[in-house]
Amino acid sequence: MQTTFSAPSRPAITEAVLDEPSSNRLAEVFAALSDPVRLRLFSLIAARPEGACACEMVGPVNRSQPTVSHHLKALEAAGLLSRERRGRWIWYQVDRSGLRDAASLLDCC
Amino acid sequence: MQTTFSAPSRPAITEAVLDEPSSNRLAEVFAALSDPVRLRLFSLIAARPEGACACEMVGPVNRSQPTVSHHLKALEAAGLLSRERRGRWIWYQVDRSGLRDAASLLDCC
DNA sequence: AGTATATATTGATATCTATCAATATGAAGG
DNA sequence: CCTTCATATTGATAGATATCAATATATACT
Repeated sequence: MQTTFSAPSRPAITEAVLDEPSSNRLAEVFAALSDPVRLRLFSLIAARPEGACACEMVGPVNRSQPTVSHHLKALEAAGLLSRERRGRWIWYQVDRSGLRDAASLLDCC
Repeated sequence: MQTTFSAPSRPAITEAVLDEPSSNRLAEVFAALSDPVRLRLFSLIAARPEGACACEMVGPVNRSQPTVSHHLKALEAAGLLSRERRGRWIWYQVDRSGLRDAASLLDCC
C-alpha cells in the first residue's frame, strides 16, 4: 500500500553523495527526459489527468509515427508512463512514482 | 534581486504543455544529468556547500582526467555548475538556478 | 474472410557521445 | 627560465540514438 503522503524516496542531492546504483537508475530517468521530442510527448500526456492517446501525438511533435512509437516506448521503459490498450488505441498516463525519485533528488532548489 | 522564497519559474508539467523552446532548454538540463558519471560528479559537488575541487574527482568516478574534465564542462554548459579558478585548482559549485527549472517541472509528484 | 485503422518492429543511416592517450595550456615555486 | 602540478584540448574510436520508409501485427467493422 502506498499513502498519498509518503516521504520522498531519496535524499536531496545536497544531502548525500549518490552511490553507483542510484546514479545508474537516476541517469536512466533523466535520459528518458533528455530529448525535446520525448519531453514534449511526456508533457502532452502529463497535462491531461485522464491520459492521452498515442494517435493524438504525431501531429503536435511533428515526427513520423514510428518515431513517436519509439519515444513512447522509451518513456515507458524508464518507468515514466503507463500504457493501456483500449480497442485499437493505446492510452498513456504519467506514472508518478517513476518521477518521484528524480524529483526528490532536485528538491534542494 | 532574487528572494529566497521566489516562486518556481515554470509551471509543473501537469499544469501546461511545454512549448518547443521550453522543451529544448529543459532537455539540455536533463541531458546533462543523463549520464551516471556526470550525475555522480554533480552529486559530489552538490553534497558540499563550499563546493569541490576538480582534482578530487578523478578517483571517485573512476575515469581518466580528460573524461572528468569533459563531463564537468558539460555540466557547466548546461548551467548546473559554476566554475572558479583558485591558483592551480578549479573549484565547482552547484548553480541552483540552473536546477530550478527542472525541479519545478517535476514538482507535481 | 476482407478491409481499414492504430501501433509496433525492422533495417538503414546520420549524428552524437563517452572514453582514452597524447598533447597543450596555465599557474606556482624554485 | 625551468619544472611541476592541475586542468583543458585534440584526435581517434566504439557504441548509442534519433530518424524514417517499409513492413508487420493487432483490433474493429462489415
